[in-house]
Amino acid sequence: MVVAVTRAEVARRAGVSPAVVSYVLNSGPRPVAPATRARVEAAIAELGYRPNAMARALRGSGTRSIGLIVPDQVNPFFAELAHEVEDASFEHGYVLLVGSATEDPAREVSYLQTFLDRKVDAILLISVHSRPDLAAVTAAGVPVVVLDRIPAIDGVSTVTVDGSEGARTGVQHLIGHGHRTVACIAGPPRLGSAEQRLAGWTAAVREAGLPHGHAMVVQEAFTAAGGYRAAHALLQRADRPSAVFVSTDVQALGLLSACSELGVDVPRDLAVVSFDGSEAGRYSAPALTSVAQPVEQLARRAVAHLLEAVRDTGTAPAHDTLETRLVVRRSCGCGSA
Amino acid sequence: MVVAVTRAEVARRAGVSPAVVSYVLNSGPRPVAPATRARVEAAIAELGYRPNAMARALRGSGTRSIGLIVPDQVNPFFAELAHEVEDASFEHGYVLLVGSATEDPAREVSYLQTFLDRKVDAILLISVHSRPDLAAVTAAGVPVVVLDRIPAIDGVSTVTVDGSEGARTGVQHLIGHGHRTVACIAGPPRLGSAEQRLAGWTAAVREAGLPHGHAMVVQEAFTAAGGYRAAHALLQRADRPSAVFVSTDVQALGLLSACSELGVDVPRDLAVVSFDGSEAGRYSAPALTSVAQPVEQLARRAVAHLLEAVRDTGTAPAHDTLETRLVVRRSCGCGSA
DNA sequence: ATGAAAGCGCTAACAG
DNA sequence: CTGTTAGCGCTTTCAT
Repeated sequence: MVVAVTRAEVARRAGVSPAVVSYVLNSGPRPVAPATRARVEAAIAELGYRPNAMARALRGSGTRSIGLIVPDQVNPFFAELAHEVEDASFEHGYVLLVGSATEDPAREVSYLQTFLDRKVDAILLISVHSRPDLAAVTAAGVPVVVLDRIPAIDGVSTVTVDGSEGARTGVQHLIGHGHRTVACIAGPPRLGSAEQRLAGWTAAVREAGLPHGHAMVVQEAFTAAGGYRAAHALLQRADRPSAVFVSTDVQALGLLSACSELGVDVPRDLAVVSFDGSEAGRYSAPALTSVAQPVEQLARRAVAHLLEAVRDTGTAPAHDTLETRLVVRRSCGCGSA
Repeated sequence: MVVAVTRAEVARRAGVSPAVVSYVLNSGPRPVAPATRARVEAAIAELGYRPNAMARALRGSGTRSIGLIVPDQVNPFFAELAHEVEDASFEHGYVLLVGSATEDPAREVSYLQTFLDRKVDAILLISVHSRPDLAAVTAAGVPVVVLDRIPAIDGVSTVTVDGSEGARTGVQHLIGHGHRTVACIAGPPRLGSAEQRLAGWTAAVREAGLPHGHAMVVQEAFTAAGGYRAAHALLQRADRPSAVFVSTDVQALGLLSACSELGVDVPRDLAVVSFDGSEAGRYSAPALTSVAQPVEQLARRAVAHLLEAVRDTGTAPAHDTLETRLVVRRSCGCGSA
């Protein structure tokens, strides 16, 4: 049967008016006599009636959907984050429209617009831009939360981690192992999260009186391939560092791969601490010591802010900064000394 | 401005009727005089008008959305597949509603229903079930393509890979290296893709006259943790195999991790061939030799079938079976002999 | 406690 | 070539 059952048919079958079916479905806004309610429920069950979400949305009750934009689906950290967002949304009865910007600003804008056109109730953005253009979104009155990459933007809520402090802690851990040359594999320029982590590295090495010039940092994309290339650049040097801080787990995976090929033993020949704390780093060889972001909390906070803003249109933008936690595994040299 | 511009306002501003605005927007069904068209377009631009997708959908022109259900967002193979699906959809102007079933059949059903309620134009299902319940979907007349996990189901289109043949090739490669005991890390029982790959392993070892009893196979979840556990089970044995075929890359990652901890050198002490050919296996240490699925093609075919079925409601279900390709890297022992 | 009816924004059939 | 109008399925006032 390709033609859907409508509320009118349910009403006819139950011998009531269409309005009553609505009252039953939404438990309001008007009360319904128990006997009537039972008849309606029976009719709904018999007919297999399902309310049309489009019609509901058009009438103005919201779509119960959230638009999520990620820069890169395949990066394990974003995959985990997206998964947690999905989980939190599902629990609240929201469905996710997902767009991958593939690190392309124009595609991000395109998704933003599509989501608006489709009347999502809220938008969760992990932006590719350092300063995303949210004019259209805020003009439409749609709540946004910018997640992970940008510390604080006026007018919209943000949920981030203190990447600078986290990176600093990670680098200090390496220094605590006695390393005197701690290089840094950084991310692309003008990316909030990348800059923060680089700043954390800089602070730590500077405080320790260690070299922190340009020669010690390699900027590369937040991908395994990027980490792989960076590793080659770093390991080919005459003054090869004894330790390296890597800005993302996925880059560290690429670095590990390069080390394995080059016969560089991690952690013996090169100690590694990375950033993200994704599951992928748990099963690498060796397992990554990593500055873990609280992925689940990040997601839950973001979704919570979003839904709160959906309810209370007047909510002031919130700026959450969550704590990272150093997860010590093998790549830093702990437990293998 | 929180109140959206409607087509009526555009019409008023352009001094035409609402219908004409529609004709301009949709380039039909009636022609519009160039001068009028220009006025309408100007009004649209000035007002920043965007058609309401909900209203459009309610009127019956489709939602231009596809529902995608994946078993596990975080598995790199599904992440890549989802990404390719997203890419193909984006190109066609479709947006993706994504649900992760988290390997839970009930959740899969729930998403199926939600997507139907939300009037997606088509559904792309990578099922957790061996025989998913698609009655509601086909009853609603919504095109479905079942991807990856199930070889062929009546009434709905499927796009798969020949997992059995692929696995067989992978195992034969291991045997070609001279291994006489090739174990198998299999997937959960009753899962189409898992069974296929197990069958391929069985065929190859049997043909070679090698042991293929229960003792040679360990069934585990399609996760890194599953592979890790399986590795422990396998490596603790007195008659440790010299090679292993692993049913998914993500399990192989777990196995590699266990090997690294246990001091088992891959490929010297244990040769490994896995299945999927995901990017993750390219950057593992050592890089995985893997039976690669044509991820992009899989996704594009699936989306193509879907959109074709959206256009032509009468399309007969298609059953595509694509070829795998053995990608030789380091874990099998090639190039390190 | 229930029914009738307006209207969300849009498309398309029907008139001009 | 363009204007008028009837719904799509639903929620919600306003009556009863």
